[in-house]
Amino acid sequence: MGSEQQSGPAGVRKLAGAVSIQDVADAAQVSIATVSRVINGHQLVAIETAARVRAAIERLGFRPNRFAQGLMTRKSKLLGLAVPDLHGEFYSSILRAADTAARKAGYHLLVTTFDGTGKPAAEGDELISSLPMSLLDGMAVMITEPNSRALEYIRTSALPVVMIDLDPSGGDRDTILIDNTTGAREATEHLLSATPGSNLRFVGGPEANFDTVQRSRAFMSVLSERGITLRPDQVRFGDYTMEWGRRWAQEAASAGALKGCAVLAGNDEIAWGIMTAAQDGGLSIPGDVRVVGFDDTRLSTLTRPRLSTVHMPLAQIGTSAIELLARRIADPQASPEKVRLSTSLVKRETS
Amino acid sequence: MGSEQQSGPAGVRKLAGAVSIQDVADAAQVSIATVSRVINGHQLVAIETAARVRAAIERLGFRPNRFAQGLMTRKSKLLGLAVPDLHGEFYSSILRAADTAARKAGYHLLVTTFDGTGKPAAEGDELISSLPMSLLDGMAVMITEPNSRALEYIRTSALPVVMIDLDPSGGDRDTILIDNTTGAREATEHLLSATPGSNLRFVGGPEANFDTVQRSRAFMSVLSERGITLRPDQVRFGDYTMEWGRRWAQEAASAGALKGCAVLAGNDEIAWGIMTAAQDGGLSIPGDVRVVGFDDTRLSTLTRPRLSTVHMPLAQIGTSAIELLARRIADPQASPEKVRLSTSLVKRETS
DNA sequence: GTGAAAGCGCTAACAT
DNA sequence: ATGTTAGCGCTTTCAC
Repeated sequence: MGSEQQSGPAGVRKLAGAVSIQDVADAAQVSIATVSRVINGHQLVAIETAARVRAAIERLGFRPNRFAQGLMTRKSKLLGLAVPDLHGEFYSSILRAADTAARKAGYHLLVTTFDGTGKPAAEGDELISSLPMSLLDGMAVMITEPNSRALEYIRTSALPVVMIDLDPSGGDRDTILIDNTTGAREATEHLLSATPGSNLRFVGGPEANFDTVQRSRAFMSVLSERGITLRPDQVRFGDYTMEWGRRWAQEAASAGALKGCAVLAGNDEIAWGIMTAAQDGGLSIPGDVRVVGFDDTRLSTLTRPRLSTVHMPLAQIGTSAIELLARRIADPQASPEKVRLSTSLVKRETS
Repeated sequence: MGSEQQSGPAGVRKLAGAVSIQDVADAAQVSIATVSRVINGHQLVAIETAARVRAAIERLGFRPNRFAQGLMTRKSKLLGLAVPDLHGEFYSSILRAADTAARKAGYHLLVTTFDGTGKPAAEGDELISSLPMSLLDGMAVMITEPNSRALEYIRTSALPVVMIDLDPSGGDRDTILIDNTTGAREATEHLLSATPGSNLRFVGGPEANFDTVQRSRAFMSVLSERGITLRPDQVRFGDYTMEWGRRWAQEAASAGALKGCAVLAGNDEIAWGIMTAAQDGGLSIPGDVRVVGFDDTRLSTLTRPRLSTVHMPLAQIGTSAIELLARRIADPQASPEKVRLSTSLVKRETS
């Protein structure tokens, strides 16, 4: 009964060692339907029969085959989470929250990185299309850069999808909307309150990155609303690394342009890079240079002085995305929901 | 043909909107067997037929149902990775490396946290047993604390399993063995070279944690080999957080026992906590207090002065675990392999 | 090179 | 309360 290698008429063989529902049924002297009912807690099975079945399941070490179950039910209790990277405080925080939320909702999490950058389009596409989507009950996707193809692929999928995005116009899908603007404006105004506009700087991440775009725009509009005309050197783009922050600060310092600055960094890492470069160069913070980071990762409480930063609701993003997904799966007909999450300044010691 | 809600004799209905292999076969005027061959790149299908099939697949947007495929092939191209937590540099590094390796090997990664602590045994068990194991082609499990039940569950599973462990005796499974001893000894000796043994401290993580056990033992044996008798206050346990490090240092400082110390911390976070507390208390590092961390996370390059630490091959752990798993899946008969990864001191500026 | 047909191990009517 | 049975959508012989 499944314990022996067998050949049927068409030569299809059972897997040796695998215990099937039929084996349990035989052992418990019931039909497979009854076993199935016990497994799924369905209908009323006689208490005594159920006990017999459970004993058999236990004794044989039976585990239902999820493939077979899924084939009928079309459910796997698996959720996908696609983010640009798995590393660093930022994604790490989202991921952990998502995992916890998924568990709470009775799901498991399949993580995958997908390169937001639309570079070798074909390559990114493969990554995404290799995803065993039909095995997933739903999928949350975080969009940080333009990436038409892969996105299109997901968007047009029949799968329940939740987007983590900045763009409120983002289609008819459930969306977690993150608003960088309020926090970035707040930070800029805060900086402006003690430093002249011409000494303000924005040192951002990748120019194509949606967050960076939104953050820099907010920075610029606050200044322009105050009638301050920006010089090109006041807004720079690089990447989300400490090295970039340090490099920027070193260059600014050697041009004699760092002292007296108040800088809004694209994220906490960049801010940290700027801080170390400034401090290594003998500048004090916030005395000579004021710095505000972005994201409110744990990093910001680790620096000395502790970094003022714009809080990103990272855990909330992960949690909401999964909750939204679970809701969507439960009710596929519900109209698309938009969850708005906002950012705000956390004043600490560097500003 | 799958595009309409239908009822068969037993009332089983097709999913509306789902394109099946039969639909493709019909459209391409071939049998489903041929479509299957094209999908799987099998056998020689006439070049022209294949083209026709591919066109139909494309046109209909057909995606093979993974459940059905898995039911026959017993393969999902999904790997599980179970770690105690998903957060922080430590796990984050492992996870990213594992994800990359999995992708390279043609797999996707299902992550799950499982509480190493054997606390509410039943609860942990449920977490693990709710894992859709039969959906996975294999699983890598990181063990950091005793947890008999859940572990037993996984160990006895028929699934290919790779253990990430410290215990060389860890059974007949493939194992990534991490040796904390060499690094911890090296660090202790390094500290000892400029600080008297009675001023050495070990400030570890949770006492039950395997890493902490191994690290503290190495610390103690080096001292005892030198004929130094340890006082109880020289080895303390807490948790892997900066707060614990800070608390320890503050208490030591207020007992007047911090200055002159050389401490080996259980991880970089603890080390960082100790550093900040010492610096806040007006002590200089490494002048008044010498500190060595553990793990060589990015944190260690972020502190000022930069933290000496014991390098843990985190990326290597993730990569090797997945590679080993892939190898095991490819050849289930191969004899269990043990991959030994070791640790070593990275001298920076705090010691 | 292609098709027919037999299942893989389940779930869910339907019947009793 | 339990059994019978028809598939779910694929892969894989085997025959042609």
